[in-house]
Amino acid sequence: MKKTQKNIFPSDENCPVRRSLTLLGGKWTLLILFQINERVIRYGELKRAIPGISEKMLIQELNLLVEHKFVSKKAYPEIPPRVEYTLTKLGLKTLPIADILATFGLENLT
Amino acid sequence: MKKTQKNIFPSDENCPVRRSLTLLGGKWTLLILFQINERVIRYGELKRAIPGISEKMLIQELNLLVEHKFVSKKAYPEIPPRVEYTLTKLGLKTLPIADILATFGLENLT
DNA sequence: TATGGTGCTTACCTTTTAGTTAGAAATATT
DNA sequence: AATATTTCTAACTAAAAGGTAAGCACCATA
Repeated sequence: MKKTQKNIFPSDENCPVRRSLTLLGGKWTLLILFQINERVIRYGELKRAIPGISEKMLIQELNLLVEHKFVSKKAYPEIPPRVEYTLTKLGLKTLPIADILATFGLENLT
Repeated sequence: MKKTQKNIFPSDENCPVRRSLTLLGGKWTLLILFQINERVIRYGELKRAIPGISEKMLIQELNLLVEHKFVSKKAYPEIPPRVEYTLTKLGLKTLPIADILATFGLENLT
């Protein structure tokens, strides 16, 4: 058996690449996961860590990621509010994807 | 030095993850690269290999990928036409990205 | 009384992306 | 003469994604 199996299968809706892309393919999704990384991070920090993202997109994506169990959220009943985000076990498994994109970018793109 | 450096840098427009995503983040882009893989493949085959993609998106993406030097294209002056697509050296370097998405999908998604 | 901090929501609008449909080019086959 | 084949183009439409801007809640401090 070859190390890397050659692709001879059609990529229909059940293709694992396609399924991954459905969840992670958004413009900001992997970037957010990458920034959270192994940290416990607050909403505001995250916002500063991703210059250019709008608040709307950031919470929208965060909510989606929480819903999809990539991220967990902890809100403290304080004033002013404090909310911390962390990657779940599943979320941590996406880090290699971001890493490889980072590597590819560093090695091959201007 | 840790094996994986913790992310403490803001992801601005120059972030390598972001640059990679700009080129590869489209709905069909990585899927097309994944299907071409190490093959020499014709337009029609590719179309059948990716059920659901429209002809417009397929050639649009292929043209972009050729422009970005991920894919090379060879047209034979025959009737009916025959056009073959292959990954360039650069294109081959994207395969690990698709592979890791495939693995992630297989291991973690329904 | 006004202002600030923090996390978020909402309504609206623009841009981007994607899908649909029709067809062209050129030759071989029926 | 009509039809099929293959790759690709163009015009149009629809849907998805993303951006802008305003504001709310609640308490603290100025």
